Amino acid sequence: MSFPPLNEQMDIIRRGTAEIIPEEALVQKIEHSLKTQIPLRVKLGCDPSKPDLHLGHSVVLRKLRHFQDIGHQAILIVGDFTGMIGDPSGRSKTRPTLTLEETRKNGQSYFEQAMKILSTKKVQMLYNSEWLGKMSFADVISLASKYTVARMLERDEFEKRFKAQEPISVHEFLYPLAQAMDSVAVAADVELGGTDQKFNLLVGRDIQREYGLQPQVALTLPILPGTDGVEKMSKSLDNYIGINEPPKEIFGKTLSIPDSLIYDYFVLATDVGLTELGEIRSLLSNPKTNPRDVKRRLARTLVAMYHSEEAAQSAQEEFDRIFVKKDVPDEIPEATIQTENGSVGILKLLTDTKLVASNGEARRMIEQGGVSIDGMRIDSDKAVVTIRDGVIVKVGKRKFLKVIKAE
RNA sequence: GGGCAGGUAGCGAAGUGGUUAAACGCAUCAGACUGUAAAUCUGACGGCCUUGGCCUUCGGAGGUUCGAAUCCUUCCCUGCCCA
Repeated sequence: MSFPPLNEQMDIIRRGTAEIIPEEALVQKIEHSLKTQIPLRVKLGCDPSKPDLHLGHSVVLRKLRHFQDIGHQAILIVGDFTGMIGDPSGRSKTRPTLTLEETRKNGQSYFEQAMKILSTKKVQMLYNSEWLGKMSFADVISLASKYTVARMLERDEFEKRFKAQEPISVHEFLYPLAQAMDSVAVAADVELGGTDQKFNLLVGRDIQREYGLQPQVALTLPILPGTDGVEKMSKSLDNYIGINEPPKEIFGKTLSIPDSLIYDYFVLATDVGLTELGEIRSLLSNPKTNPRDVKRRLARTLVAMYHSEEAAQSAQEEFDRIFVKKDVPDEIPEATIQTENGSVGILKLLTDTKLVASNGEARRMIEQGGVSIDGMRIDSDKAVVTIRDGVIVKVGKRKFLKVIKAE
């Protein structure tokens, strides 16, 4: 494998990054790599407790892919050790601790999804229990002695919580050190992470130095906001676009992001080149442009990345059918329902098919005009529906169900 | 170990013996308007039957009372101060 020249490498690496700390060190490392023809070891840690990858994860994974594309070695580290201990921090209740098997299973699943983005060449996956699990308590104390409380408290998050008089458990101080040990264990040249990982990445540098290694370069990427446009994309906030989701979901969810995010999504979540990014930027700043059209382009691009061009096209057509023409989707899930003489009360219909969680919710939906059968709005919770096979029930904007009579 | 302040619905936050299923804000959901954008407006937002009512909720467990999120006991959890 021959490496592209320095400038070319740096251009690719810089696209979309937030910070490279320190940039000169990266330049030196690349120069050295060019001289020796030895690829850089680029590390990315992954959390096996949440194995469903979404576009937020894709930002760093794609950057890792860029490194692969220019000839460097990707190292994925599955944080199974910390997963097994369980992190009780934050307000969440006792987080379920994972068993070894679970972390392996999740790690495998993570890997499979990550391979939708990464190249199969030059990728290595390691479990950090391999080295962290072997450390004795004395080792841990020795490691902890290499960092001070004051420096720990420099971390934004800790500082805020400390000032807000929120609890910080001692072991939370250990996580950055554990992560740093990963960098020691794999002799990372570069570690990738979101900007919220900056502190951890920097601790890695210090600890590597303590263990006689060249400090890694910390490369941070902006945090991708979720579809709500405010919070970080995450599954628990349900503002995410999963990379394993079907085309129509990716398409629809993308169209629901605020206009202000369109450009950021192009930069962070797609691979469009710099010239195309420039074009998109000028389109968006042109008052004659309807941002919707650019957003549709973004949605098609994303579907094409995780599925195919054809899927992108049909996702758009499907979308137009449902939301623009107010028609019904192409494929609708089916459910069967018990009827009496071919009829069923509307409340029973909605709850039995799980379209709503309770009778109360069903009433609410009906009252508010959110329920229709074959396009006819239901206006009474006492309505009795005659079921012909294939009747289409719609609740809210996007819940469709085709109902079949049970015998 | 001692002192103090707290733990209320998804989150934040009122309420400190009865008219409180519990103000208000955020989030969420539905409808209107739209481009499944933003902004705005309307409504819902514990469960069950419903003009009204019933049941289950205010860290856990007991207790006082006709009646408790509100008082008492005890336990658990969090923060601050002192040692």
